Amino acid sequence: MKPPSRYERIYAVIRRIPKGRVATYGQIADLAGFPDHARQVGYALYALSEHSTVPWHRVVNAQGRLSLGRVIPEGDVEQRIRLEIEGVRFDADGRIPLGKFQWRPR
DNA sequence: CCACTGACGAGTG
DNA sequence: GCACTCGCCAGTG
Repeated sequence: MKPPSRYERIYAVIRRIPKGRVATYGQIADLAGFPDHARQVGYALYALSEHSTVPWHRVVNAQGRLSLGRVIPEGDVEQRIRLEIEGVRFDADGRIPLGKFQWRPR
């Protein structure tokens, strides 16, 4: 068997995020078994193809902000729309109240 | 092999 | 809150 790559483990965690909830980069790295490797999670998403089934829009940074605008102009707008459709609310500063919407696996 | 880059985060001042 | 630094490591040329 081909051992699962880091990316695959990261994608597996993201796929477990329930609809209407979000998770942070650091949290995903932690759940995937790579504590403190938040940057690699970001890189994994960067390498993601368009036709993947990974709900990448449920991944936000530790401050409840969207970080996609850095690579894809207007990409953060797309992400925000997808989240709002699922019921995730943003405050006046354009941030997500993690206290209410962050995914809490047991 | 080397240098550089990058959807991040925690720490410091 | 803002500016800056460092650690993490796969991919690219």
